[in-house]
Amino acid sequence: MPELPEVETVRRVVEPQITGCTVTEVLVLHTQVVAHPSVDVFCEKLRGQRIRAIVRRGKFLQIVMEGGARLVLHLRMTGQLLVTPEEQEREKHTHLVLTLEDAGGERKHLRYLDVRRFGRFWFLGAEEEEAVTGMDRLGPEPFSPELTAAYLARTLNHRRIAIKEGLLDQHVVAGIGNIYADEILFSTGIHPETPCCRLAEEDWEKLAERIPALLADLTEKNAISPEAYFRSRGKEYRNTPYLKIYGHGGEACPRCGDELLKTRVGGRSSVFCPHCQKER
DNA sequence: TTTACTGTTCACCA
DNA sequence: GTGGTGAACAGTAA
Repeated sequence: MPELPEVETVRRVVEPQITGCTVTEVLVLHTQVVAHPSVDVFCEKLRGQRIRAIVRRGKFLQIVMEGGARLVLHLRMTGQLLVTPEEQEREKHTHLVLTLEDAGGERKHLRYLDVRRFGRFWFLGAEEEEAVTGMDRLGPEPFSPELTAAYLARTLNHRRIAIKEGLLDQHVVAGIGNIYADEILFSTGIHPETPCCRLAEEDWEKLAERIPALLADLTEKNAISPEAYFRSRGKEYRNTPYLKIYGHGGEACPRCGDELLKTRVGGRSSVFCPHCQKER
């Protein structure tokens, strides 16, 4: 489900509902979603922690506790976070349930649902290295001042891989996935298969400008009320009507009217406009 | 019955 | 070391 805009949307919806709550019980229904440490230690360390905030880094979410410990999670393809009443019947594909208690003693659940079970959780103590999660190797955030044309050029222009693969590489920029890579390349008029080493300075400049602009814009367009998020069970919050390219293969290009083509780049489905995004 | 799928990692080969 | 391909993870939906 989620790329940066969706993960950020989940963060914005869930954070105010769980901040200040204390974890009183931890239920792991499918042990495979707990990556670190062992399931027993995971549950034991999580119990009693008080939630201070949720912070996003790339596509990772970090539930930060008072005292600095962190519950890190990655939703991968189909993970969902849902805050529910304690007594609500458990949804299908629920793999982890945290019982939370707020300052007034009210209880609720923070549930993790994941149809395909690719998502993962890590519990990190305050002093524990985040290397175990892989977060330490992420490239800069799209909104970071580090993400400049010079950085992109320096990182990619000696490589022969397709620019789309470069954008999908989380060690280059954190947070771009298959859908937004296509949107970014359409927005900048760059063919997804262009080798990085053939891009010109102005391409890197366009990318450095469009990556944050597009991700910020589409994050805002994902905005959803907590009620609507809850009603859709944490699912339907991607505003697909705003996607210009993804899912529109075979349709007319919104810019020039030519037919949008669907191909595969680096094993991923890709849509582009052969007229607006010329091969080089 | 077959195929594709928003993510990531790893094995294998040229 | 670089790059390309495919598989693995697992379930659903078209």
